[in-house]
Amino acid sequence: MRLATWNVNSLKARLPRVEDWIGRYEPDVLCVQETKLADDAFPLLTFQAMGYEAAHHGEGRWNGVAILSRVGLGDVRAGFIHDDDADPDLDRDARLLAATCAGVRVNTVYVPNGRSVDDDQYAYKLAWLARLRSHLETVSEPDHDVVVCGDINVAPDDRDVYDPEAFAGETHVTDAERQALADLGLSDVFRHIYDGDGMFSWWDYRAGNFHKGKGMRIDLVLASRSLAARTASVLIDRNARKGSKPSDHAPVVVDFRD
DNA sequence: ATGCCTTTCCCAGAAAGA
Repeated sequence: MRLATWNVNSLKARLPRVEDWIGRYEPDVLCVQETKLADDAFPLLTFQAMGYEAAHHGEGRWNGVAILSRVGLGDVRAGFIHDDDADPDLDRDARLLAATCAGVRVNTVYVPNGRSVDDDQYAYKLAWLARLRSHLETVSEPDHDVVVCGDINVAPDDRDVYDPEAFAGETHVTDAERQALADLGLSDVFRHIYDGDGMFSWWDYRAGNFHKGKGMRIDLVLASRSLAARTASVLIDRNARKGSKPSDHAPVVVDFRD
């Protein structure tokens, strides 16, 4: 199965690029973040015409996540499962969507940014990641292959930022964020294939950062152990960051052996 | 060259991104 994830930074603005990219990479499953669309504005017919089923969880101006699949799309769930002990505010944004595709429980997430470590949004980000962990523990089924993929907004270690010193004390690289990511108990499939640094999935639009190689690897495919062991290849498609009107994120493509 | 921010709300500039 070929699974891809891409923060498109507005599906409305990016639809021509997304259509073109799907045509060339032919993913079985494509997870999309930051659609910035209401559900009734999601271009379902466009994707159906390309042979995909699709589900979208959106709110309009911000956030929004989608799953496209040509290998089945079952048991779609938007947001967290109800929990009397959890803060309902953690489910206010459209940041989580799940579906079962070819036997894999696929969760796509758009983790809150955090803004800065002294901002309320940083505490919200950590709480959201903890809520994701408890949600996954509640809904997980034994021996079921699970993927959590998307814009994780955490660089797993210092190889995943262009200059660790430049990020010292900033959000995306703190021990607390990295621990919250590790606590999900899933495997970053990229690291099954590559050990090196400097391989990024996001570059700031400003100051020519893409062209200077100044990025971060924050778009991840996390998999349960048995599925991660079937990782055949991982690609971050930097070419999708080039040219006119790109997203600031590149797609990540993973091929899993059957 | 891969090129110096982009998108949303909607017409002005704020908010958000990471």
